[in-house]
Amino acid sequence: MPKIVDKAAKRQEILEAAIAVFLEKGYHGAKMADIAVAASMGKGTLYEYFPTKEALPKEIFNLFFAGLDDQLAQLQQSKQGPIDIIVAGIQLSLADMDEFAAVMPLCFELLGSKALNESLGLSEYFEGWLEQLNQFFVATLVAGQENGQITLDLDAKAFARMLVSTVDGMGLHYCMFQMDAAFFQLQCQELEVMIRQRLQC
Amino acid sequence: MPKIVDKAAKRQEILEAAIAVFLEKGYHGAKMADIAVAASMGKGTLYEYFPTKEALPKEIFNLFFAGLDDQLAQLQQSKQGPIDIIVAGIQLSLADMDEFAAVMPLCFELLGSKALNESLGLSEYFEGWLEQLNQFFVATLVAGQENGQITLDLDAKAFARMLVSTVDGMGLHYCMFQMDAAFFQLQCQELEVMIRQRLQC
Amino acid sequence: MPKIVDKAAKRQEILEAAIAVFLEKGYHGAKMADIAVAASMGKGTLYEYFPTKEALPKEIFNLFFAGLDDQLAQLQQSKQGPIDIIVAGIQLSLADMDEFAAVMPLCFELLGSKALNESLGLSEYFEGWLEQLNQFFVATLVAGQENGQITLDLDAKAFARMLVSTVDGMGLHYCMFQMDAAFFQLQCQELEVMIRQRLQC
Amino acid sequence: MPKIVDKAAKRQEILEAAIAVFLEKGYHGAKMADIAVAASMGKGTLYEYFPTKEALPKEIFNLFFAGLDDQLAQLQQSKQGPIDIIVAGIQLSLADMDEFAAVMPLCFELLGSKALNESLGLSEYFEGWLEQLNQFFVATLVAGQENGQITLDLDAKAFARMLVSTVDGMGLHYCMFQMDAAFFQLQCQELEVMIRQRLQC
DNA sequence: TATGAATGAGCGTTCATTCAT
DNA sequence: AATGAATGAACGCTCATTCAT
Repeated sequence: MPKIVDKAAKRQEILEAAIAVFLEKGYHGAKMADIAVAASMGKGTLYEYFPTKEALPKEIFNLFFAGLDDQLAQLQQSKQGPIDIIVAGIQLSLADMDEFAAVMPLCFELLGSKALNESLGLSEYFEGWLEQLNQFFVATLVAGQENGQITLDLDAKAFARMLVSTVDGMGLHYCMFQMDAAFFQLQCQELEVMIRQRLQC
Repeated sequence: MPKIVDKAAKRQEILEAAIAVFLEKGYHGAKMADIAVAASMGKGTLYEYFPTKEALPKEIFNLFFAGLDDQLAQLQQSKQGPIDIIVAGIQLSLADMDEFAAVMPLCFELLGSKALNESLGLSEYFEGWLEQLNQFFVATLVAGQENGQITLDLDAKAFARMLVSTVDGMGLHYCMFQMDAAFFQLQCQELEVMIRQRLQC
Repeated sequence: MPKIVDKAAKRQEILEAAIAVFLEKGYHGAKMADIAVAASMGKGTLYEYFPTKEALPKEIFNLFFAGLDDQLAQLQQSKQGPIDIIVAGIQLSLADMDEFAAVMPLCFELLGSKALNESLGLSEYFEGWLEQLNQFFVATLVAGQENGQITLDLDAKAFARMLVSTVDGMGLHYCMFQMDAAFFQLQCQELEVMIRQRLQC
Repeated sequence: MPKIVDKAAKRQEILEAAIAVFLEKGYHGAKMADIAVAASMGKGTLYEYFPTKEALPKEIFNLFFAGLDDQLAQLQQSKQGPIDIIVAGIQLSLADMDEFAAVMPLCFELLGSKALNESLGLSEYFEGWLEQLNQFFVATLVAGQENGQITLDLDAKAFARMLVSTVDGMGLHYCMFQMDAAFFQLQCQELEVMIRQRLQC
């Protein structure tokens, strides 16, 4: 009988090694040999689990970006008022930024790399992800306006999309410029206060 | 009698060709040969003007990111109230986004590419650029608070840095996801309204 | 109590699988993994029966090219006249071409592949095989000439060798170019008629 | 101004180097690096002239197999009798066999290598080439039968196709088994005599 | 005995850079 | 000054073979 292996665990090991190497050297700077060394296995073994180098980042992103929609859906079901829900959604999006920091440069590099962006469908992938957040904001804003808890004096769609960009921009700066965590918290609070003030009737 | 050549003009031609090719194919997807073709000259000629491929993006960024500080400085001198100045600074930053769209993916790709990021000092470069905007916001906020035109109920440093991220995030989403320009304007207005409401006493 | 295994049968299975895969993909295009799948066994098992990939074709050829000498020897013993014997030898050589079609491309590929040709001694192998046919023709021709049943007006050695090339050429074209079987039969008849006419006194 | 180079000559040099290396090591055994060394140039230079390794054999075959049709066409125009024309066609086909010896193993290897055969369209290529010879034989035979110079007692199409296989088989054996040239000539003569005898009325 | 996960030498190809002209 | 032919280090990927189970 052949060696018994937990394939899923090995995939995970490889992905973790790949994350580390991509973070260390960037996608283009990372050689498959580097990843193999980092994962303590032979180059060939990588190809038993992933067909190409390109297959790695897509799976890595799935590790990080999956699950948000569930959490947002739960939030939407909650009994809180719409403003609290919005704020909670923002906090949720910004909460795990330290984890995201490990893949943010990779997102950047691949989004910017036309060929990879297209062959991986990254723009669509991230657009879809951001669209979830956008829908969450839109739905919550509209609901809030309808039951009189959020001011009617704003364009829900434009405001929501602006929030998405804002949240993303903040997370991104935090990750890419190695911002101090406490200072980042302060910024988040400022954002929250501003938003609360704007949304209330 | 040596051929008289306008070196500066030729550099410019090369940079414009490089911008176009980088936009079209990304940095890693662009070959020096592509740039030479786009610039209607021989590959060797490129190297008369730029020592390496890496030298191109840094100069390209200078074309785009220079000049903001002057404009911000002028704004700060203006007679408007601090809130209007802040808002004007934001508008200024977001105004020329269509131009920036030509280099935004390049910024992304190189920021994410560890090796290039470091060898070009890109993080520091952009941090410096964002810091200008940050200083502008901080200074204007503090001045506004000091003369009572801006609420004291905010942390100027944190709020300023949050604004920087926000503005960057919005510009970035506009460029990277090919957002409709009119819709982007709506978002900018929502942002402006929110900020004005927050800053006033 | 060790598992009882019919080693010979398993070898046979592997060889049949290998024949099918080599025919389908060629020697260089066939992976050991393909053969293992075709033989419904693990890759490792192949190596219990054959030490290397190279070992397979040699054994395959033995399956196909053994036995001709016996049949030719029987023919030579027959009471027919020499011309009939020659013609019968040709028919014999061309009779089982449909079977040979399964390995003809493999012969080609390996004969042409210098390294494999040499390490397997293929040229010598096939030369030996053709030499059997050649000897058969020479012996029969000479015998026929000696007892006056075949014209003296030919060089037995050269004629025999020419026949060998001819028969091989015809078989080869039949196999390699997927010639219509009925049309091939017509050609064989034309060959037979021509040879009979030439050999008779 | 750049180095001035006779591109066609360089292509030729590469092809000659490739022919030599393919002959020496076979197609699969030949590395591009070997060819580069044989051609006294860098590996990269090969790719300035040929896009892939696969592109080499196809061009090599064109060097050898082009031109036959012209010669056959000329023959057909000649004032000789049809039997002489047939015989001359055969001689023509077998005349330059020493040259062909340099590429015959390559033909074999690639014809047998399913993947390459298909991607290069080799079967069709050689079938086309053999079909030219076939057409030449058919046309000459039919013409000869029509004007009474060739026996009606044969099926022109089958006989012609048989001749093609025969000629190919002989050439092939000569090349692949390093047959003595003088002995080969004897065989050709035997073939010629046999054919003349068969064709005459 | 049978297996298939693991391996890594090896190869085709790319492309930034050089330099003879 | 301008060119593009030449280069070769570098890298993604393959697959015959091994060996722990």
